[in-house]
Amino acid sequence: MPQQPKQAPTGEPVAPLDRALDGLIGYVLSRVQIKMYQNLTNNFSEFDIRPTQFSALFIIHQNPGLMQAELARTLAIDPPQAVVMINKLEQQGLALRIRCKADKRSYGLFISKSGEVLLKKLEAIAAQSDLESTSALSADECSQLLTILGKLYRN
Amino acid sequence: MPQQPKQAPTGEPVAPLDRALDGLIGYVLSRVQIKMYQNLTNNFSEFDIRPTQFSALFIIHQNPGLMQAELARTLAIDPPQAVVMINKLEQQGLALRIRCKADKRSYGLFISKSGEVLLKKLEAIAAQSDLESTSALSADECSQLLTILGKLYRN
DNA sequence: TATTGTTATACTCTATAACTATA
DNA sequence: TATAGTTATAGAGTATAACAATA
Repeated sequence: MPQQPKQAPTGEPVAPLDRALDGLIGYVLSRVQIKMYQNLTNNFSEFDIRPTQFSALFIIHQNPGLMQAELARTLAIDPPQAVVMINKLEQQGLALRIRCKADKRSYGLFISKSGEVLLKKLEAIAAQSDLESTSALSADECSQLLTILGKLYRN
Repeated sequence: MPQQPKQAPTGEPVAPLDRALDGLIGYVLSRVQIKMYQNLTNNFSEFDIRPTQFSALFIIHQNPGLMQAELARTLAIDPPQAVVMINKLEQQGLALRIRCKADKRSYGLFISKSGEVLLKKLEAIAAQSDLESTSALSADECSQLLTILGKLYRN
């Protein structure tokens, strides 16, 4: 007790201890997501940027003038989280809030010049990181995967 | 400013604001994972159990006597997190630690009788939740997805 | 009265260092 | 000295209620 051999001579596990969960798509998906997220985080490490902040910057760039509430909804985060994130992006000089003249309660979100410069770099890194993480797949499998994940998201 | 129409007459967004990120497998995967995780959490709501605790219970059941460090490695969590989780499973009477005679530093982890009873229910719920979340896919697409995710995990 | 953004707060999750008891 | 487990702690991430300004 432990009743089971834990290590093969090579130091590799004899069999994954969670093999019996391999039939659950949710479980397997989650395992892969953790790996890819960590890989991207590592690839971003020279910048003070996390994957969600990258997504936020990207979405602001694609949708100049959008409101905080829209950004929050798109990223599936709560409005208070959006406030904190945008504060940070603003402090870093990457994005800015501009008060909306028509509805003075709200702000339009915009990317700054230096935000655009950084975003270009981050986009290249993210694309590269995606390639790294999916190097075991053929081009065909990649597009199959994107199609299937698209269906799952639209549900 | 906002410079862009935000709502279609139905209340649905004109186009997803993150459409341009749809080519990044990591991003799309993460979106889907969030949905499936939330769905499973909701389906577990009548029990005081989270998806990770379910996985832990499942793995303990499949590998009776395994050590905490092995469980932590399998779940990709740090040893201190494993301690907290196992404490909770023990307090709930679902799992137990038994000191290893050969190496008195370590424990073997075991599932209890009532843990087994609960696990059976949770397995059924998890399988059902997986089906719900993947109802948009054909059987063929489900197996394609599992194959591809398997490759990504093994990398 | 409802909505946008904000603050405060709390709870979970994650990560690290330092400790204990064994080896 | 090294390892298994533990404690303490701090930092992210997440979620909720309550508030100010505006509609």
